[in-house]
Amino acid sequence: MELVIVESPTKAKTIQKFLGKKYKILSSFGHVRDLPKSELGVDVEKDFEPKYIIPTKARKNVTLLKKEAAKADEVILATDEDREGEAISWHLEEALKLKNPKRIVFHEITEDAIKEALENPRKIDKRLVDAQQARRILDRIVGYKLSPFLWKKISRGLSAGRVQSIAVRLVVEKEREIEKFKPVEYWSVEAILNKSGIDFSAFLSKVNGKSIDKLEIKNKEEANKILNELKGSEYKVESVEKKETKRNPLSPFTTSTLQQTSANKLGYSSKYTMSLAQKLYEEGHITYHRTDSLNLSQLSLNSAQKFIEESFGKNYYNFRKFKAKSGAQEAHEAIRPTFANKTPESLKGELDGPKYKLYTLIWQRFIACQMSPALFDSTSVDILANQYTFSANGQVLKFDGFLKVYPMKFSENDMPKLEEKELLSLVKIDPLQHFTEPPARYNEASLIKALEKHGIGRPSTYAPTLSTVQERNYISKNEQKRFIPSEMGIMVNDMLVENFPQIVDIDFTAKMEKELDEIAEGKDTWKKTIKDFYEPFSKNLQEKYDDVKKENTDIKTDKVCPKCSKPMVEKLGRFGRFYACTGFPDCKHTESLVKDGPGNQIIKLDIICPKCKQGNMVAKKTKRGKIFYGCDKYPACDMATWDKPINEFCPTCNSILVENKKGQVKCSNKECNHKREQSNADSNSKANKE
DNA sequence: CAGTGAGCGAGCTTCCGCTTGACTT
Repeated sequence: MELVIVESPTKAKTIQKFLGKKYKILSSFGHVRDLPKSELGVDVEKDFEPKYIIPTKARKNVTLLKKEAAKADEVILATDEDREGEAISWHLEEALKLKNPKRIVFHEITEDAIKEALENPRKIDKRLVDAQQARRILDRIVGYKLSPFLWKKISRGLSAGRVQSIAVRLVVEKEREIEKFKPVEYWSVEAILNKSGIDFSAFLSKVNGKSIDKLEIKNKEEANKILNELKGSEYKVESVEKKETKRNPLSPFTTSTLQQTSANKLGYSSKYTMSLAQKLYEEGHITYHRTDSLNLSQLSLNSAQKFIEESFGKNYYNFRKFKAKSGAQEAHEAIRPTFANKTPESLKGELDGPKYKLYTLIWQRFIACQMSPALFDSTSVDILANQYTFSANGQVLKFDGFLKVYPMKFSENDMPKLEEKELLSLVKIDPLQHFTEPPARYNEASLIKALEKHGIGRPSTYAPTLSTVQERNYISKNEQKRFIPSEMGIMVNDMLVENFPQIVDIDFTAKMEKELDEIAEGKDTWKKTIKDFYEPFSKNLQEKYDDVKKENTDIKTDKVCPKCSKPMVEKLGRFGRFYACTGFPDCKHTESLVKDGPGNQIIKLDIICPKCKQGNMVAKKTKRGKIFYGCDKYPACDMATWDKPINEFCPTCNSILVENKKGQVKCSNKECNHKREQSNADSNSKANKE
């Protein structure tokens, strides 16, 4: 019997089916050894010797693998073909005390790929393993040296790391951009023109043949001046350009793009998306869901072709190959349905709502990526009026192509048939006022996109990283689910940026990756790389321990402790600011503190609590981050509601009225069915937005 | 998405990356 070890138990099951009884396939469940959690685990005095242990969670499985390895004629290590996978194989060799294990790799879970891999075994690539060790040890040193610095200089329990600190930095810097932003006024001029009874819109685009800048018309006076000069002018078609334009489908999903699209189209968090994908993977509906690869197996391409040609016709099929961005490790395929012909429809009975929706997204994206482009007839027209040129664009869908299965937004505006030198009649001309918009705050999707763009983090860590920085209360989501930094997040970030600029540099990871590549290519050793990093880092750290003063986050107040009469101060804790007695630790009295504005978790509503008539209603978050509304005298008063209270009372039972997410106003009393008719414009427009 | 909330300072915390269940109601 031959023992094959892979990383994922689901993968083991699948492969077992292909290989039959001669082989026994087991899984490592990821890494089997790691640095200890309770200490640095790297001997910086002794050439950075790492101390690897088998974590308690992995112990049981390692024992089992050891037993099976002893029984087997041969052990074949089939972990993923990337840095981490190579390291897992090496750790397995060490932990199981294997002698000359075979190492095989495959990138797709098909019978042919696996059988071919079995025929081409190699040895463990120690250089690749060393690149992983360098990565692991560097991350450990950064995390376990910087975090204690923060404990000393700010407060206990804080953390810093190569990845999480950049996530926080991006959010803090975005907030600063928004704070700094001043809207700029500008104007555009729109002409509605008519040709044989058909109206169409054209915008001012050139003056004396020269394109105008978006911000060129600065105010109403300038816009009116243009309008005056256009009075009585004729509008003559100067040029008509017709061409066919194409729109190509997007690439199949990687973890990052799946998380982004699922957030944007379905509103799911990256964590939830991953848990749904995990189930779809385990149930055999999709390929592995933690990947940065865009590769598709030949088998899947063939079946996509067959499906597309049979369902829509040959003209809808278009073979495409996608290339992953540089730096991708490509140990797996892209995320795709296991069987192209299993349409979402055909699985509707089997999959529950959210799983069905996510599967639909994955299936559509995969099928679409092998389909023809959508074709549009586009027309662009220039119209001359005195020294001014107006431009109009029309676009009509001619062939839907991939849009048949992957719907995407596009605007269609038809244009009347126009000929050069033709005169048009002016219906009306309007100056339009605009203001430049501040940059948008990050949401989960755009933050993951930004991290990935800089090569920071991996498919398996995007979702957990977002959880970590929120658990530390460095950043949190506002009501629009967009990230805002907390006071603590800003303080920690600023301290890191000021004192450890090289480490929290956005490009630090990219530079590290280059050095890891050199180790993998045998051009450098991991020990030298780590030494070159550690020496200046540790020197700087020592200096900063001496130079940087401890942050004093306390603010004096006039409040007096009701228990011991000592003065109270405002302190900054993990959950934001609170009042605390200066008699601590003898007197542990605290009071909650309500503050408005971004960065604070609690937002005051200016509504007296309808239950105790004493406290104020405030917006709060559950431990899971869901917003609810409660009394700020909690726990003395337990008033709480999911819907947002408004300062009005029910005409039927006099309970407080609440506004739900759809903008409907109703009575908070569940026994009372009072609902307000949707008459006022405000609640209507809100409802439309949802 | 099933999960409406109280300590947060100090009692020793912390990293990234690879895998899954994990708990209670």
